[in-house]
Amino acid sequence: MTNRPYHHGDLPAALLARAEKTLRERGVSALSLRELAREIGVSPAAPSRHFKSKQALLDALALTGLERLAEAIAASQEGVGEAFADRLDAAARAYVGFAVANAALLDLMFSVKHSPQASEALGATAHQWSDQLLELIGDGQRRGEVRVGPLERIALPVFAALHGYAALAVSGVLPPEAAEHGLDDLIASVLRGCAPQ
Amino acid sequence: MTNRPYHHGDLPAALLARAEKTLRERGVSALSLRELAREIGVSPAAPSRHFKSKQALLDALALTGLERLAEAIAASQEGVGEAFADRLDAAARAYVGFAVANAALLDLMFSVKHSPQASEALGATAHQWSDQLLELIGDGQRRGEVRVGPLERIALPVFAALHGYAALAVSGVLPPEAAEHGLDDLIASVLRGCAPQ
DNA sequence: CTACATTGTGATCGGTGTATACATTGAGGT
DNA sequence: ACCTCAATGTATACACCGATCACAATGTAG
Repeated sequence: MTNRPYHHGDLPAALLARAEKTLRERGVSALSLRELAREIGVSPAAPSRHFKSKQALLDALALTGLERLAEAIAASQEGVGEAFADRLDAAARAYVGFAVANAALLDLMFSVKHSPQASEALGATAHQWSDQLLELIGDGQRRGEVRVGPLERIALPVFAALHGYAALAVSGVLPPEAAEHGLDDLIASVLRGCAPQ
Repeated sequence: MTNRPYHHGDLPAALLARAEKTLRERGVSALSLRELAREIGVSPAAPSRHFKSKQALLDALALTGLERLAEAIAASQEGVGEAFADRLDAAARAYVGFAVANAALLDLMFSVKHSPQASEALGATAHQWSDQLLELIGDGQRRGEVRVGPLERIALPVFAALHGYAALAVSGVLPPEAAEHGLDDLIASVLRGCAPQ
């Protein structure tokens, strides 16, 4: 009947791709393993071969999201000046941009419900990109454009402000067109917050 | 058989109370209308008389959460000095304290999935407490302890920092004991961000 | 070519949200 | 006091979901 071979070829990738699509279009609550299998044209039990539970799929999705976020932040630093303000500006826009473009995914990434060993992998990937921010701030310190002090203690407020702003934008609390304008104010405020003296 | 009368008396309140209990203990994903009804000792369809859908119950839950948050912020201002730094400090601790004490509920409050008319009521209640922050900052401006400028544009970075810090604490990204220590740094940073000059 | 691990199938189980028709109750108007 | 009638709770049913199991088809290594 079907011309599809018995084996799909790369079912895990197909599942992740389709899952992210419906995640983006209809939110996490509309994500169903059975529906995914249906759309891909595979039996309802097939996904369980690759993701032992629905939560495992969500964890994998969050992981890819973290990886892409890290890439986006890294890419934002290409071709930008060395001044701390410029680099922070670029990173902030990349972060918030990713957040509004992947709202539901961001929720997933910072969700509380990861299994213990999943959070381990997630934590590792999270470090992979939070380290970028730490390095950015460390550079700023060496250039004398950021106040001296323990790196983490200076970075935490910066990270909180970015994350909070992204969360507000994502949850629709601030109107989407105000997001861009408000970001200028946020960055300026953060810069004042970690300026020397 | 049962000594419980046919009518419960105040089923909506019982549902909300029980829902918040399991929300706190086992998270939003473990919240089931049928289980709630079972625990209260009522038929599976009974909740639908008071909450037309599960989402409606969640919205109501989020609403009570916002109200309590507003109360907590207001209470934090009692018996605190008039200096802007002191008042912001108190409000920030109240906010973050509420967040870590009601993690799952906070997720619900700022979730993206509210029905259009529900977001209306939620937005109204949200204003009820964000106005407190605006007033706090406005007072600071009048006292010359906060930079001049449009109120919302100064408040947004403050709000973003608080919200982001609460979100980080809630999602377990920063270790719970570091939450208190880090809060000092956050408040100091925010104060520098909106200081005059 | 043959064992064997991998991957997909089909059926089944308990659980869930929602809708509908029906039963019980209490409150307001006469 | 009675009688309506809206409000509230019940019983049942439906479709869907996640998870698990035995089994079938397929690729692969020896």
